[in-house]
Amino acid sequence: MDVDDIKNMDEFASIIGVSRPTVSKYFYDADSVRPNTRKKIEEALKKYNYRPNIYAINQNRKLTKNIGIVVPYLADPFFAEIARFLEQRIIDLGFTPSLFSAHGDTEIEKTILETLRSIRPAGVLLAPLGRPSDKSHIKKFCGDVPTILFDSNIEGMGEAFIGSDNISFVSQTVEYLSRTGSSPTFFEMRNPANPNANKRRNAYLSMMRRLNLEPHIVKIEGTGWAFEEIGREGALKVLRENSLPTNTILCSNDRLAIGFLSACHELGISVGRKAGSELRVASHDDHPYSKFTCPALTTAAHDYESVASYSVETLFKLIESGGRLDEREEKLFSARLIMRDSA
Amino acid sequence: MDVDDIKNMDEFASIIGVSRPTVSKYFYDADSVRPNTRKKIEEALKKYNYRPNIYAINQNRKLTKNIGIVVPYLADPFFAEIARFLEQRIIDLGFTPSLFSAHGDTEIEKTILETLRSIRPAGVLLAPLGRPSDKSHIKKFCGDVPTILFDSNIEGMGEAFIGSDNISFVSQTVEYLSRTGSSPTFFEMRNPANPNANKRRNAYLSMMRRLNLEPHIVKIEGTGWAFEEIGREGALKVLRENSLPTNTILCSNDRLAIGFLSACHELGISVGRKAGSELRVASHDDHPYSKFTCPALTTAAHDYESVASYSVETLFKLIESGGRLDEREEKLFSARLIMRDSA
DNA sequence: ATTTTTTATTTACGCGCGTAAATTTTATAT
DNA sequence: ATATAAAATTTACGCGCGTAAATAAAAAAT
Repeated sequence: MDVDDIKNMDEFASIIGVSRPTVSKYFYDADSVRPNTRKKIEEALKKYNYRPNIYAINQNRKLTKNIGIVVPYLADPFFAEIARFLEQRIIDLGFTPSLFSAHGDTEIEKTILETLRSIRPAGVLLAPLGRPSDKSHIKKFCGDVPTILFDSNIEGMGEAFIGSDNISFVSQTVEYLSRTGSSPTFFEMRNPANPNANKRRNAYLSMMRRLNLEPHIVKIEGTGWAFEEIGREGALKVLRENSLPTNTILCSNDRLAIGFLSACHELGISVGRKAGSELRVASHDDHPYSKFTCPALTTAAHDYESVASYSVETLFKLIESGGRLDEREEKLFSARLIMRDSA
Repeated sequence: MDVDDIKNMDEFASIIGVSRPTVSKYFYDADSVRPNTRKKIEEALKKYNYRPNIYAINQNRKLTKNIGIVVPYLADPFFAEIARFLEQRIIDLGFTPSLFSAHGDTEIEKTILETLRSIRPAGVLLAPLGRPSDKSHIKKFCGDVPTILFDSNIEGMGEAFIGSDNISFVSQTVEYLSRTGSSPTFFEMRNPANPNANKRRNAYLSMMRRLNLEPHIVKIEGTGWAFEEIGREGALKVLRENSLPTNTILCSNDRLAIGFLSACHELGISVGRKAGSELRVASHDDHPYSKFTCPALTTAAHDYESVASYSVETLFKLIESGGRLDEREEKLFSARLIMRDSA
């Protein structure tokens, strides 16, 4: 018999000399068969490279071993990184991750949820678009499929939310900046899609109040996910108008800051914490590229690993408890201040 | 009857008053049933939100409508972008894309191929890791599953290769640089994983020869996919040693260039095409961030859209012809020179 | 109007597996 | 050694659909 000739579990089982359901049990949980039986199966598995048909399995199991991961914008390396962590955790637990990106588009996000529904995943890790998301659609989905939200919270949706503590991000950057130079002016989009942006603005305001400093917010125009371009255009405008109230800029996120630094360079404005620099620029997220900007960005770093681990952990707790949690947990991880040359 | 109460195609068909196989035909090809029947089905589809079980479908169809997309490193926005284009094309054709990233790891790449094998995709678009790839493993996979290679070629594997024409990239940058200033020194990793790197080096050498210029290559150490960091460290070393043979640097790719520019900034070396600058830096790929470096990178742009379109087109031609093409096609798309401030 | 051809629908069967219930085997207690 | 409990295995059935072959309906030709 050729090693590739086995067409189904029946054949495979009869070769070993056990019944098919025993083999089926083995594949669900290798420890649920006698050690002797297990050994026989695993030896045959090496000899003949049989694998159960994943479609037949999923059709008949009440619960699949698929986990959906949905991010709003995969071309943002931040999400690519966190997706990497999530995938690894899920694989380690013997499940199969499926990664989807909404590419910043509401309709795509809805389509992804429909696709996910059709594969009947055991659970879903969803980082929603935020404001543009179709709330009622997401709510309905969360009602049908065990879902954990991460990165962007939408009040009341999903069985839990795991993200970063925006207050921790902003309080650290504001405190550092105000201790080491002029007080920071907050730089953000006027209509941010991401709910974290609003939390960061509020955190900035309350932190400035606590420090007895006058807050200044510069709001720039632009929509979509091309934050670097939006930050750049906005920065060119305010820099040309010379309308910055202080010479320390705290961007809402690193991608805006990357655009801001690009504008500064174009206009010949020196940025940095060294004496003689005209402007200091800091930001939040510790974007994978923030180390390589000119100058390198002072920022506040997400705890990627903790957010990913805890998200997966919570999702599996949710799955084990049958898809419902007693109460909606919101877990936030603190930031770590990364001091580089830009401020 | 509640709108969500339909459990299978049998029930759905009997509600409409046709047989189940007719409904099955409709879902395979809506035009294969009588217009009248189609209308009845589609009206019922609106009323009751029945969807066929995807697992039962895929178990029984000889060919699924799944298409695998595999990229070597999704945290590189270049691959995230091209994946976006590919996904869109595939969805437009009524198929379902599944995106996987090897995260720069040979073992993960192998695991992905095994996973793909188990979902019996109609076809696969594979951008391999390159040198680190397990060639024999990939070869075997390509023998079993209709596969098109893109971005990185591996001689003889897959039914076709679609990528960018490295000669076109390098000849344009070299010609531009040598026309507008000192002749370019090529900056690259000593042991690049990606086969395009070798093609680019050779293209540089032959282009310099044709222009009657003396070629200079600076090879830096480092392995893995953290190109920015590798470029930065390599640049710091050569800049400190003052060992650059010319004051025009042509990096093998944009990510190295991003690191190079970071090093220049740190050492206070001015970069740009303007008079007074100490160094010019150019590169290849038109990485999504190359517009925002300081100064903005002069580079050569991939034709993302064409590569994506043609890859998907070729894959579907391959699928339609039963998984084999008469001969292995290699299609290369030309670059477009993007002139910015860095050179 | 009748026959032939084409197209649409139905009948009948099978895909590869999960799983509850029945049975057998093994372990534990007496 | 025997009775009892526990665990492993087998029997028997069903999941939701695709599809070849048989049949029926519609269209075209006579």
